[in-house]
Amino acid sequence: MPRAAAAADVFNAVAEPRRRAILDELARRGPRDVSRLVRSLHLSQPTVSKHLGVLRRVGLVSATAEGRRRLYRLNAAGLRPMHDWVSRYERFWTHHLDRIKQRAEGRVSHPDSPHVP
Amino acid sequence: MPRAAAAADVFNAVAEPRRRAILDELARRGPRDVSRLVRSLHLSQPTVSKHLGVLRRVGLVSATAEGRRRLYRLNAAGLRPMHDWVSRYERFWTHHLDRIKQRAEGRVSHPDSPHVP
DNA sequence: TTGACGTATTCCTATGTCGGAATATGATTG
DNA sequence: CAATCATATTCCGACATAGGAATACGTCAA
Repeated sequence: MPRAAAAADVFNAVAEPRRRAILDELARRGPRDVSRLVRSLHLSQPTVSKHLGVLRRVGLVSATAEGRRRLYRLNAAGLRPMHDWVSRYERFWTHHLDRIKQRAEGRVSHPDSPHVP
Repeated sequence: MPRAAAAADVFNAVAEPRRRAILDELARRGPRDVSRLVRSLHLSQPTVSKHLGVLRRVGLVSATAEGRRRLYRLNAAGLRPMHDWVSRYERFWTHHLDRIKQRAEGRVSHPDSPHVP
């Protein structure tokens, strides 16, 4: 099987650095039309439009027609699943490293067993 | 240009759901050898080995030879850049939505200007 | 209406993917 | 040594990508 479509989910969409750059720009500057993004990110217009398309399909941005330009705005809530997932790992680097190590190393060899939170 | 290599960086590595599953398993159960992961994740052995290879190349896991098996352990610190990035968006869904909206909509049309944190 | 502008879409190509099957490598046991 | 176990690697095929160039589409202005 090939790799999942970039437009399949937020994790894949955000794996592309230029798409993160677009999100960063929208977060920092607020809603922006395409040509504005083209100028500030130094990318070609089709490239920007395509990336915006992907971001729109996964729900990370939304567009509203504004005359002949299209205003894109961030929908940051779409990042929540990713934030939730990665945050579960936060405890591994905050809180003393020693305790983590202990904890991880403490439970090395048991048979596969029902989940133990 | 084609899509970036999965082993290029943490974002790409983690875009694949089975790799997240492996990380989750290591986080939950502690260090594990390959065949253990094969059993608990219901994937083929080569598949698991390949995914572990990617995770190892981006520094998310490390392996230590243990007789003829190989013990893999989570290196969660590798997720920090991703956590840092996505956390910058947290404020958009915590804190009252209204204030966010205002703030974002307030700065709609200015010329491209030097970064304003 | 005509033309210019802003944006989206299509076609192309080089490339990277992921899984399965088969096989290679390496350690252990008899 | 031979057989076996645990893991890694290679080769394959089907497929999705990302960018560039060209072009289509929709809207505004003269």
